[in-house]
Amino acid sequence: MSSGRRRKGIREVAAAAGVSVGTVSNVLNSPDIVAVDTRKRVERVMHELGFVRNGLARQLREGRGSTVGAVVLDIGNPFFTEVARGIEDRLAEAGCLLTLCSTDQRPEREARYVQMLEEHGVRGLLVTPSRRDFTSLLAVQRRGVPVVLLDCPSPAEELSSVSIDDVRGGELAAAHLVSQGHRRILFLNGPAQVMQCAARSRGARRAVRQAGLDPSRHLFEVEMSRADTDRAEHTLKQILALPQRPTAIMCVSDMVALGVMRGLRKQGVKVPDDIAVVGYDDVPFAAELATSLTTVRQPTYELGHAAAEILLTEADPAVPTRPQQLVYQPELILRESA
Amino acid sequence: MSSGRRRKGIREVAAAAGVSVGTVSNVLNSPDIVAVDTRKRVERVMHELGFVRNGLARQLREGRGSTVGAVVLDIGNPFFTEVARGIEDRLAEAGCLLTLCSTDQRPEREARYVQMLEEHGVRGLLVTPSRRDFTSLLAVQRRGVPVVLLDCPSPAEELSSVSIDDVRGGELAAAHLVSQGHRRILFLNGPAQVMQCAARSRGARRAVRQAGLDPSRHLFEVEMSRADTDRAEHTLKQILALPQRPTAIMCVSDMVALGVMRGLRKQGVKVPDDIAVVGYDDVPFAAELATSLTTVRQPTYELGHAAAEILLTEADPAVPTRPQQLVYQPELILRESA
DNA sequence: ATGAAAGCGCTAACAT
DNA sequence: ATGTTAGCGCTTTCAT
Repeated sequence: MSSGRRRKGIREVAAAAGVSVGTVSNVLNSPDIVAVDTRKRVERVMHELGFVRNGLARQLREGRGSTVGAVVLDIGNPFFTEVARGIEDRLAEAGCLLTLCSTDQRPEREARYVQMLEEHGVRGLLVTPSRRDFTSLLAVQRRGVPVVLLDCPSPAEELSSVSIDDVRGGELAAAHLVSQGHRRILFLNGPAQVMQCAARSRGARRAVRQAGLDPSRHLFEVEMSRADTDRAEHTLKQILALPQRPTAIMCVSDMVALGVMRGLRKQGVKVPDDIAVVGYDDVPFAAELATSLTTVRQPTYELGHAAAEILLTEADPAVPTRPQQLVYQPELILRESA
Repeated sequence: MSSGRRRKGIREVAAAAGVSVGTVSNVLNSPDIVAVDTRKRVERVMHELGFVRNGLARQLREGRGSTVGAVVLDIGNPFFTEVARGIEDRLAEAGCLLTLCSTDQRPEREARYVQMLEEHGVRGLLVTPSRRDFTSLLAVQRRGVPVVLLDCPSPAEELSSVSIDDVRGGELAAAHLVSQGHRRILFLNGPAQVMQCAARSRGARRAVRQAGLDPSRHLFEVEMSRADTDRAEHTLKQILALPQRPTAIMCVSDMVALGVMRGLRKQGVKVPDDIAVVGYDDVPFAAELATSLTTVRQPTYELGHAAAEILLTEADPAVPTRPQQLVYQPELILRESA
């Protein structure tokens, strides 16, 4: 039953209403130029026939789609989840749909999704790149599909971007630990390839240096191939086995901090007495942990909302625009863990 | 610069390679039937021209799209976030894209999204309905777009569905509280209109009854118009102001439990000594709360994965199928909060 | 106010 | 092996 007879088109509506397809199209797109009773009749027929406009055909004809693609690292991550809501809400106002893709920080997945989305005729692309090389994104943009970098600055400013100052965020976190007297700080980071990770690392080093200390003596970094809870917990075990334990662990995300806290608890290590922990993101649960988490808050919803806003204006052919860079500032949230 | 000259199509590729559009189409869809050197040449030209296949035109021609729409209550909710990953991963295997929509439990948003998605020519729809009336979804299905209910059983079984036994889940949670001696249990629920909420409520009553007690004396329900953290915290304040405080609060979700725990902590009420709390979902942070959360775990990723699986087979015209119902069982996770 | 007709870019016969 | 061509369902001039 599911594939009865083919979907009804404006053709059969036109036939059933005794008008031409042009008129049907007009009641759809310019109802006011159609005689009232003709319009009523056509609308009634549409309803009777269960007519549903074929958006594919429409978009093909109009030359542009009405969906926007967002390529992020992982929808499962609360950070992106909030960002996604910001994007979706702004797009909804514009009548656009959001297609979400998770790359898991894998460049080949990113490339594949970007290509699929471009082929699908998206109105624009929001992407959190998994590496520093933007040439393929630039190519996409050159082909007429606006691209806005999400949570990542655009080094040469050829692409619009909405980001949060990650260097500052890393600095905020590390500076706090240093001010608390920590001299053996471990930064549990994600892949250096990921710009946010690299930036936070730079910020951390800057903070240490600004305290008149030598980063190479006081700041140690462990890079995980993926920054998720389980991997963090696993990595933590190895860290605890080290001859000299750190006195503080700065985590690249709250999810990582979650894994760290879990691992620490299992090993009976007290936070913050034995080891201090700082997270990053301030996800909803951060305040409610067994030991509430000191972390860096980022305006996530706003990030997504602003990115969608910029994308939408860039996608409007009537308004010529130059790439613009928007940078939000993170904020240190002091709680018990450090 | 963004809208330089129009996107290149197979036409200009054909011209530049000195072949016909049919041949270009063939190197795209049946590379093996094209002479090797012709193919190489065409591929090189495609690359030089930066050719990107127009998926809209292709899908229009082929009569079916390659994106799947998921209409959920809120992507911001960790439950759906996990479900979404399950869906996405299965779809990726099939080369399909996922378009995600949040309804915030509002029927008019649901209707709007469902219509937009149908117009966009989705291959199928995954939907968590915000009310009990499925007639519009049935209409969509009848027009040839397979619909799979997500996290919601299909009463008359006319639609496929993948769900978790919410009656059982509610029963599990309430039975535990009753067995702990609680005789004044408050169920902080979402809108009764939402099937999951109604089902858990039924389960809770069943548990009380099965303990030989009268639900109307021992189980009280407060319905919130939206089940989010902030609203829960706010509602909790009113509950604490009641003449007779409950001895246990059963929450319809971990997000609600989070708000409750936060509110309780602010008021200096001890969990579980003064009031016991049970959540629902077992989101990643549940184990790490100041007081770890006793909750009901649901196989979320599996739910999404299975739903996508069913949808994909239903969307395959070669395999005629009957609607199928899949029901997962929830599991009580005992921790400190109750 | 309405109708007729030309594509949007692609695929799939069918013809060569 | 490759070329030609007829649409997919719609929007949009241009006529009437």
